[in-house]
Amino acid sequence: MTGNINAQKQNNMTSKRPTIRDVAQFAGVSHQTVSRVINQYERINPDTRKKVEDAIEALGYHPSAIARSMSSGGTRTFACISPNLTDFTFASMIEGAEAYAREQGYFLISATAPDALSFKTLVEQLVQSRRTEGLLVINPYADKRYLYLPKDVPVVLMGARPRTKGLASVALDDKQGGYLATKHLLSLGHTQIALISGPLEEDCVQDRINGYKKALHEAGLAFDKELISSGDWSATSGQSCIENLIKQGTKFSAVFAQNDRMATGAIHFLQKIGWHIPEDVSIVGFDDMPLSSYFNPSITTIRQDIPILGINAVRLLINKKEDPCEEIQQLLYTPELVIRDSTSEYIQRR
Amino acid sequence: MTGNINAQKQNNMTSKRPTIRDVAQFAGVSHQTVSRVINQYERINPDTRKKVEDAIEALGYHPSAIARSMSSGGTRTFACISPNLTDFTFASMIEGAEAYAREQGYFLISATAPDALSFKTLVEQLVQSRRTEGLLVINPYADKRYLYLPKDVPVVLMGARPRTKGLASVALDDKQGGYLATKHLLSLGHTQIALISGPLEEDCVQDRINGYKKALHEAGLAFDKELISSGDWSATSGQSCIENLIKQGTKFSAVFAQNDRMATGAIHFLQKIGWHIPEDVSIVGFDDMPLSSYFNPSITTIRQDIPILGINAVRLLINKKEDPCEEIQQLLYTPELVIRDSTSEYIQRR
DNA sequence: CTGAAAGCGCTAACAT
DNA sequence: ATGTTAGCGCTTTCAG
Repeated sequence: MTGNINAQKQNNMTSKRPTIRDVAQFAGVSHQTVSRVINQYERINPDTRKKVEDAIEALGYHPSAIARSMSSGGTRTFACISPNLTDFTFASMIEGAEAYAREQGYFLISATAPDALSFKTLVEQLVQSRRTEGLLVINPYADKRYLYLPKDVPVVLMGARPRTKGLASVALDDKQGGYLATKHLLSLGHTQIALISGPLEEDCVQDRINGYKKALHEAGLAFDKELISSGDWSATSGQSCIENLIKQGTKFSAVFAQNDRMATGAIHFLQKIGWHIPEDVSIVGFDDMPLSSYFNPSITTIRQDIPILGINAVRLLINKKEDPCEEIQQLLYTPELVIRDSTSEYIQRR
Repeated sequence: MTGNINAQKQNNMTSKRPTIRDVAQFAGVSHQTVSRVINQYERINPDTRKKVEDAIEALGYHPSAIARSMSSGGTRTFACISPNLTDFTFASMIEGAEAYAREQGYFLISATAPDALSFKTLVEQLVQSRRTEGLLVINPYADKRYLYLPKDVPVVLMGARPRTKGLASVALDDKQGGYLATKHLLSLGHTQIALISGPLEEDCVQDRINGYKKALHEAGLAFDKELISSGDWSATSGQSCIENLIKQGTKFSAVFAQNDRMATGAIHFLQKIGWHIPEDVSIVGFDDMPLSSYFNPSITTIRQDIPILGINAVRLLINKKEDPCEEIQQLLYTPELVIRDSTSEYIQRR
């Protein structure tokens, strides 16, 4: 490596990094005094402090996080386990969480576990080795992975409400979201509203379905199982869902897709077979992913402020760490409807 | 917390976690022998090993990663710094990197630095505290942040080629990508090809422009600065770019957008003003983001296997850590063209 | 093949 | 306000 490298400050002969003792010796004080200085201890003689600070500067000293962890116990590290990092919703939550964690002096290890078994292994590695002081978990109810949540470290569930009272969480009010989406379609005069859901075993899916049912109920409409088809959140699955509904002869003038990707797939399929959106079918999505407004037509959807979830998850984690006895909080955030071009008034026609 | 909790294995009175010494005492050996067992040391008496393993099992012992780091030096942790976590390309690289790192026994701290100053701070926190044994960096040339790359820890640049010989990197062959995209449009008969670029200060942008120029040159066409407009990778900026080109009266029958999001924005704008894609304008994107095939029209683009970049970045990092003297590698991956519906033959008309 | 001693770099708990 | 003494839980080094 060439170029102008900053002059390395090292007054030692050795190439090793200076320790607290080197600093102490250089400053002519005890290593404990140095420790006090770097830990912002109040009652220190200004002169002493100055000497120590100069020594730190002169030697280019930086405390070792490892050694600190070793003697004080805390690693100042949290971990986040999610099924993947590419899902926009997950990425946004993690981004929010990481930024806030660092602001509070914590680093975030992010790791992915696609299934229950890898989740179990991961938790063990993370927790048993005492690398982390807290765990953020996304989607533990997708399968059996919630069984492997650790008991000896604070855990906050992120992006979904928990099934038990005992687990802290930060989530979106999915029922309300489903309700808003459905209500919007009802208000446009649609009465046959197909539902493209995520995997039925996920709680947020059930919540969104419950919101859908609630809106139907309020409108005096019966719930019809025929109108539901379940995908896996992917655009491809949205495509197959709508295809299946049509093949089985289900009639509908509107679709509520439980995320924007599936909405996208559904729109794609319908356009391919010559239907027009929203003239022939109105479609509402969920999430308001960044590109939703750029589709043709742009997608009416349910918006949530996702990074906020991550930020507050970390806030809960820190609370829980600092005061383990504190009451367990389960936060719920209310989403809003964003109306775009994929929905319009119902017109009797096909 | 209720429910059936696994019986905790603890034969000690204390509630503290067992240490290597507790295991040693329980097994009737020295703590050193226990250390050897957990470190897969070969020459150990099978009986002794059995006794130790039983003790570990009985006590529910797990080694402390902190203590190990403390005495051996290594933290088995890498860190990745990227501008954000939500960009699909970044997320994919990180996902690949994290998975491979963990496979190799390393955890990955991922952190974001939106600008040079926060990058500097972050690197200092990460490196000077000796939390990490290696650094993966995305996009260090977006601004001055490359100046703050650490010198005392292995670094691998991810997703862009470096400006100097001295930096290991794993990147896509952007020039080749730009070449393929342009060549495709040329082969369809287009000769006026607008270019919506990313920020000009990013190297991959220049490389893609160079590929564009190369293809034009091969076709005997002159390069026209008027045809270029620069955005910031966002769909919104793609929209403004195309709007500006049209407003300034630039004629074009095709567009090469340097990423799919900007292509999306461009398509959106053109459709809004009544143009048809690809009849009036052909458009090629870059990246093949997951939804590119679901747009209307689906987007012709340049595809790259992104997780591979992350995986190999970690591979280089481990190589470099294990043998610091090894020759510095700069890997380049060749992308491919994916033809969809946003491009078609040139027809003389407007 | 196994054990004893030393120390990684820091903080905590006393002393002064 | 500062110094001294002990570890934190492990690996390394050197003896046996």
